[in-house]
Amino acid sequence: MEFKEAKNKFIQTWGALGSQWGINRTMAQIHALLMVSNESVSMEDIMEELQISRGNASMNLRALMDWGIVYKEFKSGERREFFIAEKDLDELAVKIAKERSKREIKPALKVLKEVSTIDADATSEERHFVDQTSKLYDFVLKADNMLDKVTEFKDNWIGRLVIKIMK
Amino acid sequence: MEFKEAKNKFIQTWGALGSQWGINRTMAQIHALLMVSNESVSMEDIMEELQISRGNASMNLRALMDWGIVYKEFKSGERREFFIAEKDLDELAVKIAKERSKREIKPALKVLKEVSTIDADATSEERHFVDQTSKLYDFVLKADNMLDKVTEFKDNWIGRLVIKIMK
DNA sequence: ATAAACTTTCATTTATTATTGAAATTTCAA
DNA sequence: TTGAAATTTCAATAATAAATGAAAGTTTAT
Repeated sequence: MEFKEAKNKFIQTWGALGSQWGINRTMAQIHALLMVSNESVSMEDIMEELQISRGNASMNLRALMDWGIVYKEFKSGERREFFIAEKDLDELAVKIAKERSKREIKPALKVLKEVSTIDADATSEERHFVDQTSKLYDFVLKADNMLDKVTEFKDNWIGRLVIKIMK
Repeated sequence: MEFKEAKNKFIQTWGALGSQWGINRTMAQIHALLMVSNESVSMEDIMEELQISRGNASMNLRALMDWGIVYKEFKSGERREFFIAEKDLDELAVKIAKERSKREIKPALKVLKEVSTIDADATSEERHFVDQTSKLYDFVLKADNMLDKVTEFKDNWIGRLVIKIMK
């Protein structure tokens, strides 16, 4: 496979993967493009390479910057802006995890707590509801805490040990 | 909050969470409904409670069964089918992880391997591409292996210890 | 074998989400 | 300041994904 073909295939695949996980295709494609780019890329070049409109590029770059995984870079003597992706993968994972936790999991937890603490009258239907949603709350909370801990986890000796054991 | 309100709120929230993670809203809602239901539920009741069509119910129940997280239950003397959700949350997590790995991550890994093994000529652009996609391959592979290991991990004493340490 | 009860399928419709592009806004060099 | 270059915004449009519902297919009791 030739370079250009490989690059395109990577961008398409990363875009598809993103859209299966609730990140819009174009946003993931822009991220993919920046990830494998040697140097920072102008909006014009992104539009050209992905064949998308100016507005689309602008909005998705803004979203990527809001996620904290793409940065602006200013070049002296250049008026326009250039963009560059966070390339450290551990850092990337931490930022995505934190952001999704904040935006999606934390609000869901809030609701889970609310609904699991209604005072159930004696019907087994209601008792089951409270029981099941409570378990779900605990479970999601635990999973979310694991995400929160990823940073320290990876710098942590016992964490490394376990990763080793886990192959 | 009253039971009926709480139940509805839970179903809506679970549905929204699903759709943010690439699972269609109705599928997640049906799953939510079954999760908190005491006993198995007929298609008719699902249609009624979620206000959806027969075809929609049928298709999404099929999908949930394909994921292995909802089962049919036959009641003696009853002609129609009843449905019940996997309620053990560890089991649920494992099944979802396995399924998403198989459907989405494994195929992406295959592509990552392909594109990271082109023979890059000497341009730094191409070397960077190969370097970055290789790192991504290793990273995704490691993350995917962790998912594969969730099952044994939770039965494993040192795993439990670490979970405890991680709060 | 028949037919009623129930489920599945899939072409069509509807709803949702993403994209465009031109106007408005911002930035900055002269 | 000014105004050209660059970026952002957002109403309109297009693309995608999901839902409907009626016809076709199954199952089972008699």
